[in-house]
Amino acid sequence: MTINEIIQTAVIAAIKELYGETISSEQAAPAVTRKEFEGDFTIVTFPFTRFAKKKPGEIAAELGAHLVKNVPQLDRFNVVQGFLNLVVADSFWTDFLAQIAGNEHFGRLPKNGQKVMIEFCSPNTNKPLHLGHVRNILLGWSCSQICEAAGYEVKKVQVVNDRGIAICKSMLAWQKFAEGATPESTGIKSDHFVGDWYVLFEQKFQEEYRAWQASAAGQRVLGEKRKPEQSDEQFFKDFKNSYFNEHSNLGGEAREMLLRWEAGDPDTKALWQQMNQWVYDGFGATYEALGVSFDRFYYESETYLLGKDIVEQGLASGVFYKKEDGSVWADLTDAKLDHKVVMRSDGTSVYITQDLGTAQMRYKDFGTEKMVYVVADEQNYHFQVLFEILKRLGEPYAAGLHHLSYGMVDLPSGKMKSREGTVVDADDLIAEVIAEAKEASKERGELAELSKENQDDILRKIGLAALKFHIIKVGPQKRMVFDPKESVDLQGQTGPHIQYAYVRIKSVLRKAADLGLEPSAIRPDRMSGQSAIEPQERELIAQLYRLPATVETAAANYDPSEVANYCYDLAKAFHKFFTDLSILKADTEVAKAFRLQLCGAVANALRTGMGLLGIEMPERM
RNA sequence: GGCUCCGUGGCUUAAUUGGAUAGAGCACCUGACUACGGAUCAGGAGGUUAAAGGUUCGAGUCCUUUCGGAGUCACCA
Repeated sequence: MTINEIIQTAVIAAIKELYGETISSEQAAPAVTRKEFEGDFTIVTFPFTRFAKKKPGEIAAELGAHLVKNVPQLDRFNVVQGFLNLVVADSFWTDFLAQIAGNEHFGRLPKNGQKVMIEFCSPNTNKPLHLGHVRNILLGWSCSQICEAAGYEVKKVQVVNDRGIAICKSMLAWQKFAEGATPESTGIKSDHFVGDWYVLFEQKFQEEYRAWQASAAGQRVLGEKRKPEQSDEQFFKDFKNSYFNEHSNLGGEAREMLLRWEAGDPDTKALWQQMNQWVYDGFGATYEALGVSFDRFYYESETYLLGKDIVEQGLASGVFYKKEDGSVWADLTDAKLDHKVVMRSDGTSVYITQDLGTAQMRYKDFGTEKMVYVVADEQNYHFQVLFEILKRLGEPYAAGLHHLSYGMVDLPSGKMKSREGTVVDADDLIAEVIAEAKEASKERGELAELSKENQDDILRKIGLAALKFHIIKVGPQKRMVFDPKESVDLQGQTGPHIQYAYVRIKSVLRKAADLGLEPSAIRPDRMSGQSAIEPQERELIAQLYRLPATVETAAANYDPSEVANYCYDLAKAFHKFFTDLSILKADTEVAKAFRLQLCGAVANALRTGMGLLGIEMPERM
């Protein structure tokens, strides 16, 4: 039982005994006492006035006396207004520290026997990854790490959008203009190479479109279709898709290519495979740079026909209905989700049909009780519909579905738009934060005597810590403004600030070892006698104590920012402790050993917590 | 227009899910090492939590309305 649970059950029992009322565990839950008051946990007694018929302060006093008498872990209490502040005995904290000291797995919960699948990243294969993908990947990755630490068996999967008109554009442009160039021959990273052809296609298409606008044919269409309130410019902007589909030569060629692909034309398939392979190689390098990996890739080219049997089932069971033209719909109006097409009148599937099929397929593959989709909030409606349909179909995993919806990333200059070239490229970004770390490190000169290899490894860890922490510390649902300048900050509420706490500990532990003070030689039984701990020490231990609960709630909420905030708070408490109290020159040998042990435990917790965010800790910096 | 989400000092954000005087960081100002790493710490200034009502012992959090921003409402993905 945790101390929280001990207090909670004691409060319930005490209220029952004192006032004869059975209260909910919610009402008995202790909160963390605010810093300005003495105490570790606080019980709010206002709700008890209803049945106790006494003033909150009196209840708090009675309850406090009762608890301190009956709960050995509690030392004393004080009452401020209706708030009962409980002080946990020092021995409880020192015992706890002795218990976790040296346990590198502290913070990781035992296996719970459940499986969760987390889908994230899911890129298109026609261009390189950008900042939006980075947020997605970091969220997905840290969620998977957190779930694993919370006891789940985790499957990390990705759906690759490897087919469709977009990749055909890259293919066509390469075929027409590349003259056999390859990533190898040009020295361009292979996913960027493919993206370049996509960009070229768009340029050529724009040229063609502009020429057409001035032509007789273009002017004729303008005359026929322009609405009175539209300017010529606005008309052509809105008409772009129709032009692509109905008039454009390049558009026609791209669509023909898609048809050939769907017909299984060998040459087209070969080219498609080549282009995609280039992209995968490039993505792979980016994933590696970010330190993430996947257990399974699903390819849209293999899943886009799925789901038709589900449609049949749904029709049979009355979840779907068929219109006269043959299209199939789900009526979700009673869930305020309107009507939704699940199959076109020509019998082909739409996006959501595929997702229905994919969900079923993945359940068959892994049998996971929970499935999490890390997808931007622009698809909120889509997932509401998807989950609602799966629920109505009676799928066994329907209750465990979750859309981890996150806000899009904006730049200080506004929205990222690939067409306008305002996207921040993932590879550039990674290189930039590492370069920035290098710059800062040069000024400090701490790493000078280390090997080049060692230095590079450290700088990589620092740069990525800055980037990752900057993104993950923000709650997922919040739309965020990404300022590249701030993302490379190394001071304040940042990844490197937390790494620095770890590095300081490592440095002290090295010095301690030189002095013959091996933390491993410190016996827990010797520590538990330690009493009268300093407030800074107490704060640190209490903070350590919260790690498992933090992991648990972060997993339950699928919210990595909770772990990020925890790490920051812990590092902050450590820095305070470190400047206020001397470790190696503590007054007594016991105090020295105690503080060393505390340092070791903090280092472990920091490494574990940051590890859950995909952030590595350097030994020096 | 319907539905959904967001709005917290100049900027970026937190608030243990309804609890105490809204907590941090950046930027600004002032201090702190012949001491274990100053990428640190302490202090100062900066707030009507977009606005107005309501619910109650208690509201940044829940309800209503208004304002502002975003997303979505395809036989696209």
